[in-house]
Amino acid sequence: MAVGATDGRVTRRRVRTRANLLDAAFAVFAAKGFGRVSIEEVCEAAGYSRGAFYSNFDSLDELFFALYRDRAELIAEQVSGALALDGPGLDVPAAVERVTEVLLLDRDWLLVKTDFLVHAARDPEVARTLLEHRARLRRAIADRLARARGHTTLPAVLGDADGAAHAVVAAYDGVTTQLLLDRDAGHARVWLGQLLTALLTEGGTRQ
Amino acid sequence: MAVGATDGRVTRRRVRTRANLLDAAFAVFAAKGFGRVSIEEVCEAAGYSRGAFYSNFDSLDELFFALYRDRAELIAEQVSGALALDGPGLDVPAAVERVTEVLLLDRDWLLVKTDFLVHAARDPEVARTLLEHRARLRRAIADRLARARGHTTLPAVLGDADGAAHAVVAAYDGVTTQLLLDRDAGHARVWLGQLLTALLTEGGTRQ
DNA sequence: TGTACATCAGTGAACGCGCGTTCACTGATGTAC
DNA sequence: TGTACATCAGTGAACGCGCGTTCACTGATGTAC
Repeated sequence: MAVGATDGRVTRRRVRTRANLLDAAFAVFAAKGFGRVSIEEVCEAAGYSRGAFYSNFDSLDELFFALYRDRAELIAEQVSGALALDGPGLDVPAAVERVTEVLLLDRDWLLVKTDFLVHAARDPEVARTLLEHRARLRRAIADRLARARGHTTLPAVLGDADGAAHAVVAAYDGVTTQLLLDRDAGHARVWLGQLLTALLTEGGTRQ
Repeated sequence: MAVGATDGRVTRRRVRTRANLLDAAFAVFAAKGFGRVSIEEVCEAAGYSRGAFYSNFDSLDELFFALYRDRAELIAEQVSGALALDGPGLDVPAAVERVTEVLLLDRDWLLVKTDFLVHAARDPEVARTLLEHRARLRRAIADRLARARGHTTLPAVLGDADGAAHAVVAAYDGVTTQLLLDRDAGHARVWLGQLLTALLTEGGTRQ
């Protein structure tokens, strides 16, 4: 943790600077990849001297971690929101449509998220954070699927709603990988829809 | 391309050095991640001076690229082999089992492969190579599925064998992501099996 | 609302290290006879 | 199979740049009266 947080007081100026650094860093990370970014580049992009960086963060790793947390939080809320939208109406395809929109729209986020995965894969502490975030998303999905019970039936092999939620996340991850390479967001969206349909319905032939 | 390849002649010494550098680099990349590795570290791990590196490669990027190509080639052959094994017997679950073994066993390869994905996602030229490798895997899978026709039926939503092969790769990518985080290879293998069963069979209830 | 003072937040110059890159040199390898 | 020579491959020292990190300083911000 960087200096200045000795007591609970944080000036507005500090909040603004921190936010500016995080925003600039997000853009720079997305463009070049975490591994190819220097502290200096982030500062330059944000319009601050390097001293400002050290006043707010201890290392680029710490900033990256903070940045991921913030954005992941945001995404998680959006997904929960998109899933909660239709009250007891339970229109699964529409819910899929909305969630897909949130999750596949922002290429920069996909890039940064994958950088973070690579990071987490080599550091169990970091991995724990990412796993928690994923668990949170899965829970939102499983809850939604549980609500849909009786309207659609889940294939037996996947087990309960929780197993199905795992499958949904896996499909999302798989489609993301392909999207990162071919940059065809339209196709990715259609295709994720098909995969989810195949996974979540008996025989994949539900109309 | 590095010096020394002016004509077609390559000495044995050169071949050995290059291989040693690539092997050492693979271990170092897997351990630390491409973004955190210096040329010096690779040379030290391989037991050469930095001059040896520059005699064989122009940059760390070039070495990384060569390394990926070599290993991907190897994997592709192993997968093709695993799929071709049972002649006209067509035991799909057994084939899935064998392929899964090849694809999920080596954590180091998963790590390096993901580093490469991150790299490719930001460079269309590199992406093309990775897409070609994936297309090759898909073709092997699609061929195998086509052979299995009549013994099992594919869900309609996925379209033909080619569509199903896409789905298989997506499932693999999705499971890989989770495996990188939780390091539970046993679970990943079981789970990939379940996902593939759910995807490739009507209703996922085939015995 | 205004002023005086204390503390905070960001500046920018300075330092030094790690490492990318080069290159004259030497031991290794291959070839010709 | 042995020797002499030519070329190649890797050595390791040297150079210098980029950038991480520090710190004395100053303008900004907040507080007390």
